[in-house]
Amino acid sequence: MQIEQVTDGELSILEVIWERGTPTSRDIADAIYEQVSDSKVASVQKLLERLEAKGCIVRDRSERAHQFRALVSREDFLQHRLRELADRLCDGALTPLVTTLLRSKGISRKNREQLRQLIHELWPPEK
Amino acid sequence: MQIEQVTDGELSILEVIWERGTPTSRDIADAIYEQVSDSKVASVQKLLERLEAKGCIVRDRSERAHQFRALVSREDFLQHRLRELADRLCDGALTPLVTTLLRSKGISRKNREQLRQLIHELWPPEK
DNA sequence: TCGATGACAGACGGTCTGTCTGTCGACATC
DNA sequence: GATGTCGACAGACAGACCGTCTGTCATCGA
Repeated sequence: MQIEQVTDGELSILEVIWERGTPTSRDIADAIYEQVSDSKVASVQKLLERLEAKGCIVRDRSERAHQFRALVSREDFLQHRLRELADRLCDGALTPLVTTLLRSKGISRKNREQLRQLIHELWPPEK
Repeated sequence: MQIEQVTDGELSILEVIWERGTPTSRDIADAIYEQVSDSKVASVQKLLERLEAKGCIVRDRSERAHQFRALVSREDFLQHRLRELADRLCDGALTPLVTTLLRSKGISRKNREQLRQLIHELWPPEK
């Protein structure tokens, strides 16, 4: 599985699959393009082909119009990208990412409480 | 400033600048390549040129061998990359990134305490 | 004067990426 | 059976990107 080298265009495809579950190539083209032409559909198929080669999706060929399914979840993908960042910029340490995020604006009060709660669950205070 | 489109090779250059402060092109080449040839130095200069065009660094031309300085800190860079991830995968929300990171293995007990402490400082419990 | 050094311009080869064209087979309709 | 539609698939393509490499020029010290 080569999650690393998923292209921006390929990622758009993946997102549609994550949303729809098991779309066909036409479903995906409909979701992505304003006006769907033959060549647009072919583009989508090419991208699907490459995503399949990278092991990120599989296709069900039992129907004439193949159905596609993700082998990588959005969470997997996010996690992988985060680890990549950590490896490249922080010697593999995840903590700097967390602290950078926590220091950012853009975490609402409600989210803060959720995070506090999450930490409490994950790391129960060891008396 | 076009932090977005900083290349892997360019990033290597940036990292040396972050480490050294105000290196010359030769310093950078020495740091990156095992054996430094003329063309390697030229490569470094090309990358520096592009980094400058992107507004990520500036050069001090007062000496014959120019000195380079970063306009973007490692933290800025990390933050930007994280926000990019959030925008692309989470509708701009940062919280999912945090929770994903917290759930990952690879945060030591010591780091946990530091994070707990950091949260305590950033978001003092509102009584 | 000579050699070393560094900046700079320009070109290159390889790769990647989305697009597009054309062909084929399966299927339904007339 | 002829026709038309649909989808999969192969192949080619242009444009961009990226690191590399070459060559030229100015500067400076020996």
